[in-house]
Amino acid sequence: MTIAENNKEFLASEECALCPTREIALFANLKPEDLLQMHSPIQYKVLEKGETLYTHDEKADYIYTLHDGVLKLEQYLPSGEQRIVRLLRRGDLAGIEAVTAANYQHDAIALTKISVCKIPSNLVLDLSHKSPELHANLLNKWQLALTTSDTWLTKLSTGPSRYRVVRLLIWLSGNSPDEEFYMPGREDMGNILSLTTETVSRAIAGLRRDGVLELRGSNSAMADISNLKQIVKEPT
Amino acid sequence: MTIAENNKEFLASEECALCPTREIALFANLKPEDLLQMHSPIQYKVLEKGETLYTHDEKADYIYTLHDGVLKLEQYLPSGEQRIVRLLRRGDLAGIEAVTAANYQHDAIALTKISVCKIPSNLVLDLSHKSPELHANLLNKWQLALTTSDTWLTKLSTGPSRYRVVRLLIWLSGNSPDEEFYMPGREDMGNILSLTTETVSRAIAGLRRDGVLELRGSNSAMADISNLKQIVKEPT
DNA sequence: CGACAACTTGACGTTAGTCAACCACGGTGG
DNA sequence: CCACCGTGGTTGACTAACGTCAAGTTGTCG
Repeated sequence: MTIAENNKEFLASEECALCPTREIALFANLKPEDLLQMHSPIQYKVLEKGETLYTHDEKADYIYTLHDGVLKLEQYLPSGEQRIVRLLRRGDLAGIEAVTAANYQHDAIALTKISVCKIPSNLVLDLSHKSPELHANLLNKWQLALTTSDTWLTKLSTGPSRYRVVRLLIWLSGNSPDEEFYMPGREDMGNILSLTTETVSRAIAGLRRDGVLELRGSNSAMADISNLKQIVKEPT
Repeated sequence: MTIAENNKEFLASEECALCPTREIALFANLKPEDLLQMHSPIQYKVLEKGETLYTHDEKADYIYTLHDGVLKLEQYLPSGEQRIVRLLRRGDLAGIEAVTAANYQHDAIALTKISVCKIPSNLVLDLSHKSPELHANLLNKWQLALTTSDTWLTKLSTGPSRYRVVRLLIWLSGNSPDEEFYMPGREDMGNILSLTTETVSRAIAGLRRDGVLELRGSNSAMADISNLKQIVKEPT
């Protein structure tokens, strides 16, 4: 039985050494002896599409590493408007704020079926003092989140609708050309780009007409990435 | 002679203990013995309005704590568009990415006369291992930056122009009612809100007509904050 | 006092939002 | 198995908002 076969299972921390995602996630480069120091339970969880990982009013006691799938982080305004501030995928950290803040800052909702490791935040805090590697990893992850956030501001919230949609598609494709990639629903895309579903839909229709985008199954697409990049004048 | 009277001066690290900004900045809560460990030079600098603190292509060797004034962090797109991704003020950290990344992520330009402390990034990295307090401070600052970034996404890049301008004004006023506050030029405001200078200008004209905003000297204004908050339906 | 830059205002064009109808698909139940 | 319904997506006609271009106006600094 592999880890992924069982839905909700507790892991002894030692098994982290076997984790396939470890290399790209929080515990990369950790010395084996540091891994063994972790006696707190780390829980492996699978969430179905649409399920909620945590909400902003919740006490922030856990950090999650994302093994598979796509997770959205949403924020609400007092006026009721909502906005997706980030999308997370394999190797990303959800709820890092648990290390320093009392509550989460967002609602985290699965866009696809996802699998995560649920790590007690005080465990991370402890280890970050003892292990320079984890300390560095943590800072790196934090910086990555900030860079992503800045990029979203400049690339996804600026310019005409067509450009925004194209930039989002480039990001979603993960820069790998001629591969199918996950494409969120129109409403979610709108909440990322601050556009309406109709406008997003029209932009996508236009790209299909121009032959640079092809829809596959539901929430899946293929694109000619280098063409997309030319549209927004990015180096190919 | 106080620190601020001289334009560009090297400080022995011991003087950090006397720094008035220390409480709110990076070195808050540091033990005196930790402060004394710092033998690397910390440079105190004053920049005039319009001067550049660092640019994105520069090697990131220093972190800056902002003592006074307002600093903008700008990012450029390949297409040439530019966007202000954050404004920093008293107590904020500029160039934190120097701890983990090789280069800066933004151009940092003074919007007003500013004063900063220029701290070698490897000093911060070293100390963050030795001092749990600094370690915590660093994580806190990082989280603050991320929260700010998220807020800018949801509050300043969403909704009609009037709302965006109002939300920016609320932020600029620092929530202190009936006090004069710094207001950037229209073009900069536009680059924060992703609006044109004309649209910003019109929005401001409208607010003045409605009697909720009053211009003072150049780049300075006063507003009825609680009225502003009602406009965007925020709790007063 | 003059010159320049920043800001404002107006008229107009373009883009995205709105409202509404329609279509396509998947699941449910008869 | 197929009709039905619901959801998400698309399309069209119209409207409102913002951008653009251009001409003033104000303000500031030498």
